Order: sequence, then C-alpha cells, then structure tokens
Amino acid sequence: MRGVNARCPPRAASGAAPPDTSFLESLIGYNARRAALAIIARVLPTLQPHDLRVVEFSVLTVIAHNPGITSRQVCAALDILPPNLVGLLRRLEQRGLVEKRAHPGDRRAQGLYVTAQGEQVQRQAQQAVAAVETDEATHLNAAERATLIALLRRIYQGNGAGTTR
Amino acid sequence: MRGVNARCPPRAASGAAPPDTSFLESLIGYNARRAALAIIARVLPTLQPHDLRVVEFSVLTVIAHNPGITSRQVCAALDILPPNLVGLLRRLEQRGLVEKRAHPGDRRAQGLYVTAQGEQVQRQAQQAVAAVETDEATHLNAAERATLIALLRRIYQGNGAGTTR
DNA sequence: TATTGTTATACTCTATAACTATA
DNA sequence: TATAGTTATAGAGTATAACAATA
Repeated sequence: MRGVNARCPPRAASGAAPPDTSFLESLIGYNARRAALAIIARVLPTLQPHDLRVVEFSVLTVIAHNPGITSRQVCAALDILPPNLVGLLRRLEQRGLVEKRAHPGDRRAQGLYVTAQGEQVQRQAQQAVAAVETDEATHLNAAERATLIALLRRIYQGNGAGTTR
Repeated sequence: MRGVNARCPPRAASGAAPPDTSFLESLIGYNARRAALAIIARVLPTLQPHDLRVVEFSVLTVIAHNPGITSRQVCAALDILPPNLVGLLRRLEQRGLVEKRAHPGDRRAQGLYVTAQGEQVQRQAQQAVAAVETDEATHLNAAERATLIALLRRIYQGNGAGTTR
C-alpha cells in the first residue's frame, strides 16, 4: 500500500499513466463489485432477446426450480425486499411466464409456478447465461471457477450472522 | 444442476427447507454480486461516522492517492459517468475535503486535491475499511484473500476488451 | 473536430412506513 | 401478536442528450 500523499506534481490531463488505485484494489469488496458489474455487462445482452433483466431471470429461475414457492421465500433466497418483488412478479405474470395459485393450508400465501411458456423461456435463458459465464465472460478454467465461487460463497454466507438486510 | 421442473408438491409457507438456488450459485456473477453486497453492508457502518458513502470514499481515496488528478481520470478509474461525479465532487468540496485548482497546461481541466482535513478523514476511513475487510467481513486468511482478489481482477480486467460502459 | 466539465433529466434499484387479510 | 402480500413513496444509483469553454 503506497503512501496517501506522496505530493507528486500535477498529472497530465490525458494520455498519462493510470492513476494509483492500489488501496481500492486490495479490497475484496471493491474487486467483487467490479467483477460482478463486468459479468453482468456481458450477461445483459444475453438476456435481452428473452426480454429479461438480471433480477427477473433470477426470480424466474428460483420459481422454476422450486414450484409452489411463496413470495417471502423468493425474497429470502434472493435478498429482495417484499415490496420490490411485487412489481417483478406482476410483470412476469402479465407476460404469462409465472402464475399464482392458492396455497394449501395458508390462505394468506400464494404458490408461485412457471407456466409452460415460462419454463421454456427460463430454460433457454439459463442455457445462454451458463454459456456466457463459462466461456466468454470469465477467463478462468474450471478449477479456478470452482475456487473462486467457493471463496465468494464463504464471504456472503459467512460463518456467523447474515447480512444486515 | 437439478431438473428445472421436478413437479414436486407445493412447499410450506414458512419454516421449510431452503429453496433450490443451485443454478444461480453456480454463476460467478451471482456469487460476486452477493459477496460484494455482503461486504458493503459491513463497510457502510464503518464509513458512517465519517459521513461517507462507499462511492464518496472511493473518490476521496483516488484523489488523495493521486494529487492533481482530473475529473475524467477519476471517472475512468472508478467507472463513474462524468455527470454523476459532479454532485459527488460538489459535496466533498462543500465539506472542505476536496478542492479544485487550475490545471497547468489545460484550461478546460481542473486538478483535484484533498485538503488537510480531507487527508485526515481519508486516512482514518481507509484504516477502518481495511480493518473491517481483513478481519470481520471476510472469513478468509491472507492467502485466500490474495487468491480471491487475483481471480476477481482477472475477470473485470480481462484479457481483451473492457467493460461495456 | 474532439475533449473537459457541466446541467437537466429519466430510469432503475433499493429502502421504509403502513395497510389488509389471514394465522 | 405475528406473518404474507400489497400500496405508496422516498431515496440512491445509473443512464443519455446537450451545452459552453477550450484544445
């Protein structure tokens, strides 16, 4: 880590050496955020043909893999606040990708299911996302991917208390 | 990766087994985003006493480590769009943490500098952030941290083209 | 013609309070 | 009293177009 104020002369306005970002680059949070944004930037055009945003794809995927899941469970799984899920579900429902059914045993809740069309869209999108993630977006081999994911998971699943939200 | 539609019976409304998120957890983008959010959630209260948001801390740090840097260079380094930096700098300037000076050789540009107070705030905040990152937020040892950061950097710095933005 | 810094603006994402109906 | 789903709303964060001054 370099000194905070080396008091070097003023830098040129353009075409100069890259600025010193060494401290930020020593932070996991900084690097994780930059990496996530870089990958999302590559995944976005992949989801665009399916008219899905990243969050919508995540919600659709969780519902597809967990038929009958409730809104609250989707919120807990994806760290989404309930009020923000309402609009997401409404859009997926209006597009005919998701449907709600009465929940047996709890008349407050509703079971979420993907429709036949929703299942098809989800399957195609999942395949496209998986392809981008493994091939283009990351310049890592399988072993490096596995290592990276295991380390990342230990951070956000942690050993003790969960996230603040 | 499990089947998309196993057509299992409806899930209980609460207190049930955790939903299947295995596909999302196989994605680097998903895990990187979750990890970044988890760490930021821990860093936020650390920056709060200094009345700094994460982006403000990043900007202040880059200016402190690169006296005389221009707005455009800060934008390029942190992937911030110029219009969005204006308000950030205005606030840091009004708080007396950053100051602009005429840029020698280019009358369009302005050199950015931290004030004495800005340097002090930045140093304290940097120390606090570094402490949280290494100790509490991540449950990793030094070697694991180094591995993780190296892998993340390869993703967003990539081998070829940069990010879309 | 291109670039720096800027304004205005819009759109997305995230967060909080409060309501209803059920439990 | 607590929970599921919802509404309304506020606040960040992020995006584009367009302008004046300068290169």
